[in-house]
Amino acid sequence: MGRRKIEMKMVKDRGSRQVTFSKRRNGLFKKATDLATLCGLEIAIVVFSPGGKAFSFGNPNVEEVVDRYLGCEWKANGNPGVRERGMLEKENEELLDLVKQLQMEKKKGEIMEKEMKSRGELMKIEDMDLNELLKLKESLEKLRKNVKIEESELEASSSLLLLANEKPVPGDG
Amino acid sequence: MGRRKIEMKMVKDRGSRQVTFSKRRNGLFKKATDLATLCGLEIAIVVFSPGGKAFSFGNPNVEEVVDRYLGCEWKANGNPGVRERGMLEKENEELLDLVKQLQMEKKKGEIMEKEMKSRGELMKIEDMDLNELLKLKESLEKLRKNVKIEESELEASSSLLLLANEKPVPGDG
DNA sequence: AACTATTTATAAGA
DNA sequence: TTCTTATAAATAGTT
Repeated sequence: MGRRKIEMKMVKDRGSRQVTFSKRRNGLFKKATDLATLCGLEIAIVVFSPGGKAFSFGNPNVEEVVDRYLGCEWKANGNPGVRERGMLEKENEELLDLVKQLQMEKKKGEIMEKEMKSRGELMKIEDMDLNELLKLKESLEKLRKNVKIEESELEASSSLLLLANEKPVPGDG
Repeated sequence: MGRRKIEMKMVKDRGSRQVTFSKRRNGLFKKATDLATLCGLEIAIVVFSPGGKAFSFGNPNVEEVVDRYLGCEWKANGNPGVRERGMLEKENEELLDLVKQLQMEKKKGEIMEKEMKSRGELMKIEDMDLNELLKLKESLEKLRKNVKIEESELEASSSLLLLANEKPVPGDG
C-alpha cells in the first residue's frame, strides 16, 4: 500500500529493507494491538529484524501466551524425551511450501477470473449482433430478389455485414 | 477501515466479535507473511481466539522462533519432548487444511481453464469473421453504387451479413 | 461469502 | 529519520 504496488519478494537493498521492516513492524504490532483490544484475547508476536535483533509484542505478554501455547509442559525440563525436531522441521517445510503454492494458485485464479470477465463482455456484444442478424435473415432474402442483383455480385457483396456496425439495424423486415 | 470507523474497545456482540476476529486474524497473518517475505526474517505469532482456540503463524515455524527468542537454553540441556505430540497434531491440522485449500484452488483453476479454452475457440471464429468482414468493407461500398439500390432498401438489407455464414466469403474486392 | 464505501497502511518522495 | 501524500490494501457494515 503506497505510491506503488511492490513485488512480494525480498527487498534487495539493505537500507530499503530496514525501512520496510520498521514501517511494517509498527503496522503489524498495531494490528495485533487492535485485535487484542477488539476481541479481548491473548496474542504474542516475536520477530527478528534483518539485523538479527529481536522485537516482540504480547498481550498480556509474550511468555504467558507462549507458555499457554506450548502447554507449559516443557518448562519442567529434565524429561529425557524423544527428539522430534527433525520431523517438525519437515512438516513446516511442507507447510510453507503449501502456503506458497496456494498463493500462486489463488493469484493465477484471480488473473483468469479477470480475463474471463473481459472476454465475457466481448461475447455479450457479439452474441447480440448475431441475434439481430438472425432476425434479419429473412428480410435479406426478400431484398435479394427485389433488387435483382446478379448472383455473383451478391456473393461479392456479402460483406454488407459491415453496415451493421455503421448504422442502426432495423429490428425485423 | 470499513464503512465506518469503530471504537477501539472490545466488541460486545459475540457473533460480531468472532467475525472481527476471523477477518483480522487473516489480515494479521497476511501482514506477517508479507513482512517475512519482504525482509527475509523469522517471525512467529500465537493468538487465542475468543473461543479459546489457538491459532499460530511461524516462519520458519513457531517453535524455532520462540526457542530463539527465549534463548534456547532449555533446548541446549536435555531435550524435553513431552509436549510435542500436541504440536504435531496442531501442525497437522493446519497442513491438512492447506492441502484442502490447495486442491480446491487447483480444481477451480482447472475449471476456469477449460471454460477459457472453449470461449477462446468461439472468440477465434468470431475474430476471423470480423477480420474478413473488415477486408470486405471497400468492396461493399463499391457494390453499393453498382447495383443502384435505394438508400432505404440498402439499410434494410444491412442484414446481408448472414450470407457470410452461409457461403464462402471472397478474400478482397 | 461477496460486495463496497471508507478507513488504514504504506511506498516514495521531501 | 520523520513528515507528507498518492495509492494500495484492509475491513465494517451490508446483502
